[in-house]
Amino acid sequence: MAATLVSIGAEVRAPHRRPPRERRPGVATAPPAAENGPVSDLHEPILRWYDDHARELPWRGESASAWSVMVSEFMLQQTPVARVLPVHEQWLATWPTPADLAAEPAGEAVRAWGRLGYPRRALRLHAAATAIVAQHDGVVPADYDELVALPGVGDYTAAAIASFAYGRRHVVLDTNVRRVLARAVGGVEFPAPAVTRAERDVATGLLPEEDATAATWAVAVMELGALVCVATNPRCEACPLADACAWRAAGHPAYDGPPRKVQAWAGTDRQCRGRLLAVLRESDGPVHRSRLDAVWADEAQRLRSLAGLVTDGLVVPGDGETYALP
DNA sequence: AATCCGTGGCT
DNA sequence: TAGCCAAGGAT
Repeated sequence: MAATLVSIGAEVRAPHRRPPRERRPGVATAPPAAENGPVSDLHEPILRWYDDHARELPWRGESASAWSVMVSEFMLQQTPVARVLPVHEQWLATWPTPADLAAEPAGEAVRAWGRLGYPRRALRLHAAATAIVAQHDGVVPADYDELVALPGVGDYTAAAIASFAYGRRHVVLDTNVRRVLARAVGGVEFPAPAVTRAERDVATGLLPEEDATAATWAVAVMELGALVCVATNPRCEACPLADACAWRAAGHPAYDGPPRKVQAWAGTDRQCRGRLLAVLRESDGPVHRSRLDAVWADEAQRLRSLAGLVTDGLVVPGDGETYALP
C-alpha cells in the first residue's frame, strides 16, 4: 500500500496516528488536563488504555491516507471490523485514490463491495469519490461541512474523517462512544434510541481543547466501546474506567428504556434484494431475468424488490429481458 | 420520528 | 435456537 501514498501528498497526517511500537514511556498522549481541556476522571485512564491496547488497523497506520480512512468509515457503517479488513485492503489496492474509483463505473464498486451488506454504501462511496474529484481536486476534504455534504457522509462519518484523518477537533458520536458515555457518565446500560441534546452536550464537554488530543480522545473512547465496554457481556474487569463508571457504581442496573428494535430478516424485501443483487454481482455482464426469477419464488415481492433496486440505482434494466449492475 | 436498507458471527 | 449486534445515512 506504500505505493498508494504518492497521490496523497497534500493530505495532512494526523499526529496521533503513529505506530504503537513507537510508544514512549509514560502517557505521551495525555498532556496535563489543566492545560488541555476538561478535567475529568475519564481522560487519563482512557488515553493511557488506548496507548496500550489500540488495535493496529490498516486505516490507522502512519502511512494510511485520508482516502483509506474514508473508505474504512463507509465500510464500517453497521459492519464489523473483521469483515471489513479484507475488502478494505483489496479496495485500496485497486483504487488507491478517489480519482481511481471515480474513473470506474459505479457497478464495479458494487461488485467489489461483495457481501459487506447495505450495497448502496458502495454506490454512495463511488458518488462521493466522484464529487471529491469534481469539487475538491481529488483530495478528501478536511472540513466537516465539506465532508458532510458528500453522498453517504452524515454527522458521524464527517466527524470521524476530519478527526481520524486530519487530527481535527470534533465530537465523534458513534454507537460505541454513546454506550461508553451512557454507562460511565449517565449510569445507564444503553443510550437512548436516538442521540439527545443532553448526550451531545456531555460529549462536547468532555472533548479536549487541543486538536490532536481531541482526535486521540475520540478514537480512544470508540476503541474502548468496541473492545471492552461492549453491548453484551462488557469486560468491566478490564476497563480503565471501572473506578469512575457511574453504571458500575450503581450496581449495573438493567436497561429499562424503550424496547430496542431488532430488524426482521427472513422473508423481507431486504433478503430478497440481497439475493437478486448477489446474482448480478457474481455475473460478468447483464443477466436474463429468468436468472433472477430462480432465486426468489414470490413473484410480487421479487418484482417489487427489483424495482426498488432499480430506483436506488443499484440495478439497471436492459432491453426488458435483462438486468445489470450500473 | 419512524422506517428502510444486508450480512454473518456470536451466545 | 433465535435473537442480538455491528465505526449510520437517507427519507
